[in-house]
Amino acid sequence: MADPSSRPTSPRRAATRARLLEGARQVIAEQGVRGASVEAICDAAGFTRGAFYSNFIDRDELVLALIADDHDTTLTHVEAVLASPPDDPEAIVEAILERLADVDPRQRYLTRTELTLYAVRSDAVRSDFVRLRGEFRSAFRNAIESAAARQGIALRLDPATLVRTVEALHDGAMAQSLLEPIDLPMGSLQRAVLPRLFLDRDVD
Amino acid sequence: MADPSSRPTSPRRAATRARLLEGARQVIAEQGVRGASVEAICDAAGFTRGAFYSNFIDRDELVLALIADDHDTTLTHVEAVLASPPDDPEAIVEAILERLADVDPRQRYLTRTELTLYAVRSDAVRSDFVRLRGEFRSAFRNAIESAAARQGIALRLDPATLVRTVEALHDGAMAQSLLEPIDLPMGSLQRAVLPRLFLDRDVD
DNA sequence: TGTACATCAGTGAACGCGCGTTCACTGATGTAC
DNA sequence: TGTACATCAGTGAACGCGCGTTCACTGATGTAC
Repeated sequence: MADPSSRPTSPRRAATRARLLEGARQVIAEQGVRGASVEAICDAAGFTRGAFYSNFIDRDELVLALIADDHDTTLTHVEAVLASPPDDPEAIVEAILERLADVDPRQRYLTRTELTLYAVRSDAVRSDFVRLRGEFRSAFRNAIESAAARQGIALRLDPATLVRTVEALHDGAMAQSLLEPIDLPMGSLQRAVLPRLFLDRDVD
Repeated sequence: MADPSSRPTSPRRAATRARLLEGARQVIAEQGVRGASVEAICDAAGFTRGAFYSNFIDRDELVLALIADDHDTTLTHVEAVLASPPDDPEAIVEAILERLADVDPRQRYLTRTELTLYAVRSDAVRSDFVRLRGEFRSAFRNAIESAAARQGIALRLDPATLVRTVEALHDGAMAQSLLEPIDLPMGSLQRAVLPRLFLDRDVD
């Protein structure tokens, strides 16, 4: 009855939570955080609403769990790339972006953006959200920095700024590609611009 | 009773619509499109709900009106800058970004992003949304192109790509600055990166 | 390995609130003479 | 410029649905012997 997240987790419960989170991802992508009713999330996950309240206090707690879960997945992807990193810093960026966009770019963009808005609006959520994003950027930055050092390459921007720029450009470009998939195919803006950020002279 | 938007517009009605739109901007910024109840919008605007239904069919129609209204405002700002444009293409970009971020960057970012998500999700809205954004980018691009020609400057990126990049970078950077106002003060990422996109060699 | 019991996890009916939508109404604005 | 009437614009009460939340329950899972 009390805080469901403090209850011990059996494998069965873990599976239920995972299915509810996946249902929430789908519904939030299409309806937004505020438009995602508990009922719709449970329908998508194949449970009744009681199951929801057996696993989460309310929708806010589920959203926090979603943020943490997405971050874990993201870090896993980054680490998979870094396990056998390309030599070139630019190639590392491309490999990571490609890997992250792998599954369902549209759903990923929509939920990511919804969660970002949620964090911008809520002081309580923002600090956690920012901390997790910081971890991601650190991993990313270290990879670029050491690759640059190994290759003896001088970067046009300091690594921290470079990572922030890649992130900002990628997010903005995704939005444009989803709005205009013909005029701006997914990933094309990133491919056109990123080389200019890395190299000291023009390419091609 | 029929379509309220087809009724003739008296000055009084126009004022009421404008107040409802402004109320909607505030509420949507904090609650999202789906979380913005008609009741909350009317409260913010100082009307009862009946006034809403006297002016709009439903919330979707208000959101469409909001998109059109924001676009008009944006174009007005752009034209104000272009009336006496700075010589340098880069200075034009800075002037426009500065002017757009003028009023309330946080609310502007939140409503803009909400409307973008709304357009990504809805085929019907997307085409209108894309067309208006295209008009904005055209005005922007022409200004940069002619300034570059006047000054005899060769741009690192073709003007269309440059404008898209500025837009993407600005949107992404705004999100980061709203999440981490101390670590990344508003506008600092744009100022660090934009010169690299314009010039053929490193600055400073 | 089977039986009896305890606990757990999800079900689904029930309750009630918030809010979208309607509509008869009233005060405000416009018009004719 | 005033009066009488018509239309317009917004009010606020009423209705009903969707959905958040609770809770007594049942079948599933675990445990002791």
